[in-house]
Amino acid sequence: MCGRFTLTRQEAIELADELGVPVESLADYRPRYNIAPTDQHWVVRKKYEDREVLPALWGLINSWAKDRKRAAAQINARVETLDTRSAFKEAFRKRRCLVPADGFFEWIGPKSARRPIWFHNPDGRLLMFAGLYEYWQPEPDIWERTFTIVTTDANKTVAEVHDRMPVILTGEQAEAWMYQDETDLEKLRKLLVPSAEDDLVGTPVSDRANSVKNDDPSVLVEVPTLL
DNA sequence: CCAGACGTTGTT
DNA sequence: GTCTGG
DNA sequence: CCAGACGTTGTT
DNA sequence: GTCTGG
Repeated sequence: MCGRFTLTRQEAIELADELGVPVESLADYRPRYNIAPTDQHWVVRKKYEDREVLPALWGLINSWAKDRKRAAAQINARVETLDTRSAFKEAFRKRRCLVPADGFFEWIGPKSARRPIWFHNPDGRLLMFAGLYEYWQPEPDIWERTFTIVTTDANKTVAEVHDRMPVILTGEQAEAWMYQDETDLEKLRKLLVPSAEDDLVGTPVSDRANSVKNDDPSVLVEVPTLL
């Protein structure tokens, strides 16, 4: 699955260039080493021929929700359920986005000693997760944008640790996913497959990643593998 | 029909 | 809002 | 995802 | 054990 991730680009301008959006839209950008459910992050969507990036909270809250309690349970959306579950159905048709990242964590070991593995591209390439977003109104006149990350079966690399992984899209796939007028859901679904095995490497890192309070470079310090 | 849910994940 | 369970 | 709380009442 | 918060 994907319950914690990173976006460590140091400067907003680097990220803006990679995303193809104006740097002004990344107001208050800061590098993140431990992005947790309910945190503010970013979603990228199509705007005519261009792209735009918008702030959004991680954990999908449907427009009809009475409170934000379910947000943490909807940080991920299974590919298998996108067009059957009422929580995702409409967003799958109308509100698809990309979620920029440069790594994600999976944990191994007993509950008393959970150890994080950081999966990232060997060349440090930006990862674009397939996402869905929604708008929710916590109180009159206030709208929040929230998002979820689509998950699929793990590829061979991730499968050593877990059986699920985020959908990672590149180039044309990413564009096709965001294309607003697309209504061929089967065509979209074909994009939602595990990424190539050599797309990611897993690095055991500090268990400081376990606590959401830790969000600094020390989280990603590599540690010896203890098998 | 109305009431109530609406979601994903995984360890000993 | 829309689907599922009773 | 993991960590940490898990409760009620009412006074400054 | 299970829910909430981040």
